[in-house]
Amino acid sequence: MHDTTMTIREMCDAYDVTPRTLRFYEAKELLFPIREGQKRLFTKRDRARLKLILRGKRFGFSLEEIRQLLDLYDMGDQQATQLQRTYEIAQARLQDMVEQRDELNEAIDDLKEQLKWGEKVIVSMTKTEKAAE
Amino acid sequence: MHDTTMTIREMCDAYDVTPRTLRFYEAKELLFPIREGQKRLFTKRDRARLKLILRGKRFGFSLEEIRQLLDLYDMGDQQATQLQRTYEIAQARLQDMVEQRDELNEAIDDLKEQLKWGEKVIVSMTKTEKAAE
DNA sequence: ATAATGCTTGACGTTAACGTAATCATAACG
DNA sequence: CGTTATGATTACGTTAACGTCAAGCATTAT
Repeated sequence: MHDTTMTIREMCDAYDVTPRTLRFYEAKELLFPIREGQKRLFTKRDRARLKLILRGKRFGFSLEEIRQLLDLYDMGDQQATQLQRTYEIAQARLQDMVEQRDELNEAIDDLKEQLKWGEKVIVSMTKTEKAAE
Repeated sequence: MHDTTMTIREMCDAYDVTPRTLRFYEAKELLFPIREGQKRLFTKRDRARLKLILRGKRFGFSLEEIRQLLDLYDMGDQQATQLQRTYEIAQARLQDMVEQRDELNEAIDDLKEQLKWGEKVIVSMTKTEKAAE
C-alpha cells in the first residue's frame, strides 16, 4: 500500500467528511496534504490535525481559531509560552460558551413564563368557548 | 404633534434599532407603517409588533417564525385554535433551546476536562524548564 | 434662494463553512 | 482503446439579517 498516507476518499470515509471539506481545510491552511502528481495524500500529521479540527468544531471554535491553535501547537512543542497561549484561547472560548449558555438559560426561563401565561389564556378561552355553546 | 404615530427616527431612538432594520422588517412584512406622502409613520400597532419582534429575537426565533406568530396573533384573537398553534410553535422552540443548552453544557464540560489536562502539561513543562536552567 | 437635514428607494456587500455543478486529467480494467 | 472510477480545479450558490453606499426628493433653517 501507500506507506502511511491516505487518499481523499479514504479520509472522507474514515472521518465522515466530504472531499470539499478537506480541500476547503487545505485552502484555509488547516491541512497540508502532500501531492503525488495531482492527487492529495494525507499524512499521519494531517489526520492528527483533522481530529483536532473536528474536536475544536464540537467545542464551537471557528476554523480560524482552530488554525491559530494548530499553528501554536506546531510551532513549539518546546515553548511552554505557546502552550500557555493555547490555554488562554481555550479559556476565553470557555468563557464565551458559559455566557451563551447562561443567556440561553435566561431565555428558556422567560419563554417558559410566557408559555405558562399562554396556557392560562388558552384554558380561559376554551372555557368561554364552551360557555358560548 | 402627530396623533400617536412616530417617524422612523423616533422609532430608532425609542427601540434602539437602525432605519435599515425597520425598513427591512417592513419588506419582510413584519411591520406595516402607513405613508404620509413618502415618509413612513409607525402606528401604535407597529410599536406593539416591534416589541414582540424584539422579544422574539431574544428568544431566538427567526424573523420568519416571528412573522408567522404575529400573523396568527392578528388573524384571530378570537380563534383559540390559533393561539393553540402559537403555543405549539413556542413549545417547539423551547425544545430546541433546551437541546442547544444541553449540547453546550456537554461541550463546556468536555472543554473543562481538556483545560485541566492542559494545566497539568503546562505545570510539568514549566517544571522541566526550570530544571533545565 | 440655497444649504443642510432627514427620508426614500434600490442594490450590492458581508460572514462562515461549505454545497453544487461543470469541466478536465489520469489511471486502471477489460 | 474505450469506459469507468477517482480526483483536481474553478467558480458561483446558499443562508440570515442586516450594513453600506449612491442618488434623489422634500422640508426647514439661514
